[in-house]
Amino acid sequence: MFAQIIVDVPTMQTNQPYTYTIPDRFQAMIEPGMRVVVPFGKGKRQVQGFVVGLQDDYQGTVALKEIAEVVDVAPVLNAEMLELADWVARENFAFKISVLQAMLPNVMRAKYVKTVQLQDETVLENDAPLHDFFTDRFEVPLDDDHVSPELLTLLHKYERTGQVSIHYQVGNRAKIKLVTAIKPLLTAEEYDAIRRDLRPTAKKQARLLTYLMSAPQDWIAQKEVIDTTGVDYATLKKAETNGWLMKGEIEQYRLPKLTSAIAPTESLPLTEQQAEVFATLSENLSEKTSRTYLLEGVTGSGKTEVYLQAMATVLAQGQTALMLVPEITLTPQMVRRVKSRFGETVAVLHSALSDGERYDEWRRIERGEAKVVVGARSAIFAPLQNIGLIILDEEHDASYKQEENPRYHARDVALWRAAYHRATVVLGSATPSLESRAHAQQGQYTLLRLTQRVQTQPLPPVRLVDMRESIKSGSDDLFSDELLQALQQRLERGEQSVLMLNRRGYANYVSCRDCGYTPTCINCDLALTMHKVTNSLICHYCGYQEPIPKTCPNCGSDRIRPFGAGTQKVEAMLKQYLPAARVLRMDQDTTRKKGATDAMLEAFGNHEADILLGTQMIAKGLDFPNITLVGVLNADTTLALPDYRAAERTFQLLTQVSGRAGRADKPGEVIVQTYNPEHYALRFAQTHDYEGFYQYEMALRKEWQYSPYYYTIQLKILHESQAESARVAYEIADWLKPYLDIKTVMLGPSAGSVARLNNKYVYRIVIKYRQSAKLFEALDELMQAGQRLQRQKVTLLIDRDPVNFV
DNA sequence: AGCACGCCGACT
DNA sequence: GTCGGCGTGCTC
Repeated sequence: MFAQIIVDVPTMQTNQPYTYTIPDRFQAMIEPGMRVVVPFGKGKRQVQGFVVGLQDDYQGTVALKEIAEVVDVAPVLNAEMLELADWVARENFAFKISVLQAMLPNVMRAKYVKTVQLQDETVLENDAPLHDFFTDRFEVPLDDDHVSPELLTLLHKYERTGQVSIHYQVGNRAKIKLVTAIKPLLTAEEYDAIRRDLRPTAKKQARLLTYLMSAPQDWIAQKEVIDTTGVDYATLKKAETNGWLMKGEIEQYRLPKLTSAIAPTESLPLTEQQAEVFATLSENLSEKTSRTYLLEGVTGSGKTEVYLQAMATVLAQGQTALMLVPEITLTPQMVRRVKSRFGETVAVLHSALSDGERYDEWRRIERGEAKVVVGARSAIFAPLQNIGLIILDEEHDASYKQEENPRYHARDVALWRAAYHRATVVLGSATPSLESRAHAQQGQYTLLRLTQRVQTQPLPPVRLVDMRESIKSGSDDLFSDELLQALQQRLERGEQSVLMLNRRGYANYVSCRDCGYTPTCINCDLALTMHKVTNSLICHYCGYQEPIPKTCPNCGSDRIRPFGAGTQKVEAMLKQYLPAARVLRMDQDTTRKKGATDAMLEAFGNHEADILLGTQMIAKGLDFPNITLVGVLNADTTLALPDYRAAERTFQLLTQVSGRAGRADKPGEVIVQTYNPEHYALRFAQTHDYEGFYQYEMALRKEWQYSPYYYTIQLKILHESQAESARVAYEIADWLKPYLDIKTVMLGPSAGSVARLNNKYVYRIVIKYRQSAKLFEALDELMQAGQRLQRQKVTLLIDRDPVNFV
């Protein structure tokens, strides 16, 4: 037998299965979807690979090598996943191996260790550097980055003469956590009899025997026995020697912990609209046909309850459900809500989990122990079987697109998997992406609407405050009088407020008031962002840091001052204006620690603060009855982003954050500070008019030939030298031109809006197209050529339907 | 990626 | 004539 194997070498030329012979000892057990270790290339190099197929004969002429090791006892990827991996790789110009790895938890990725072994000690006498390298050891780990090139050549030279040897090891980091466990061996009656015969002083043994009488005849973690009975280790040891029980090891899942216990909840009564939507979904769920619904529901309309009940329907049918939410929304509150409904059968996958926790949750799903999965983007690859329902909440959210290879979009993967399982897809949002809304228009998706909020509160009125006027009349550039008055009023009434600082695209940098100089990153052409806590300037792209200068490095003036504001500055100002207000600041700095977000939101829910101040992270999911005011400090900074979706983003953000106000019995109000009060994105957000925005924006997209009328592909060309980057970009553009049809538009090459990132100059080409066949062929060919480019230290990135143009 | 091969200029 | 730099091609 022979195996087709995708090897762990992410290059274009190795992006194909290689055939290996299967040694007899593996014949019976090997299956597609298993990980193996195979020799690859010259020397003793070994790499991890995935078996993607088996065959009985081999027609080719190459001398085949043998599989060295089989890593798994059972496949880690099933037929669905292998097929899906092929599709994702093809659609996104990614390597198959990268996709296969993206489907699995981090710990299942191979780790390679290179070691050098000394074969002949005499070489140490001739070469001092070699002597220093080995000191008194015979085997030394070799890390190419930490060894000088000279020493490396030396090692290779002696390898050829056989005096040293280089070994490759493929490590498996996926560790199952084992704990000591006991298993009762006798019947309840027998335990009872023994207990009666005990000396009266043997209290601990008696307690253990009582416990064992009612314990299940199965493995129980030793720690659990000790915790519940209070017996000690010695008693258990004695029990083992007495033959009352046996000891062994069982696997223990590393379950992510929540801060407090979860009380089970029942389905809530549905409103008329919710019930209608649910009925439509139920019909399709019982039919088990693949169909996509776009659920357009205003904030507070109870989308989540509809999701939960649809999930319950699917579970009752013996199927499984997958729910994706943006990472930022995957708060403990959210998790709690799902777990309280479905209990133990829920698995959670998100970035805050440790590698071990993530691996264990993955295996609970894989074994069929978890039937409901809630997770962020990569959870779309959860190994659920028999999927009945896939939900994408906040389907417009940009975080569903992975910004590194493989650059897949979770929405596309969801549709693929749903087709495979004949499952229902629900895309939910208050502000659907234009792409999805247009699909609904054309009938590819079925549009469902929730126009009313669950509580009878209408959507809050939104006031736009023109900051240009406000500044003229003497207020500062952070707080208008209107906003301060509104905050003051809430404070007096004992109500709560939420303040959002739209940090994205916002400039909190330092600049010289005399010459205008602004410190920028030495690696990237980005203005450095001020961080007051560390008293430094930080590049948000590459992490470069430097102290805040006291005088201008350009003209020497001491009038070098901060521009704009971060949450810290706003907090300080707020204390000044409203000394009585208790402010809770939520941003990256204060929520970094595990559980911090949870704790802060709980505190705010308990009214331990009057004002919640934060960045975008407060725009979503927050649901507190006492919030009656939402303030947006700088609504329109996202408008300035060099991205055709800038207006869409702004509209979505404002609509989301406005939805936080007045969710219970008290009416809410929203105040938005802006320098562009007449901009249509703000106007439509003001009237909560998604449909209006959709029509208006669609007309613009049509005129400018952008998505959803045209698809886009972005090519990025990166090189250390600007000239080289530009040269290659133009070369690629010229090469591509003959392949483009009349309806395909090529923009650029142009220098990226941030010309230099991480010391590399970026050029980009944007292609807008309607027909993809010829273009994709050309791009595939370009990928093949990408190999040569890489040797010239040119990086070529192909991003299909990019969500970000920075 | 990692390795070998082959071509070229510079040296023992 | 040989060493080692780099460009190119291949890995079952």
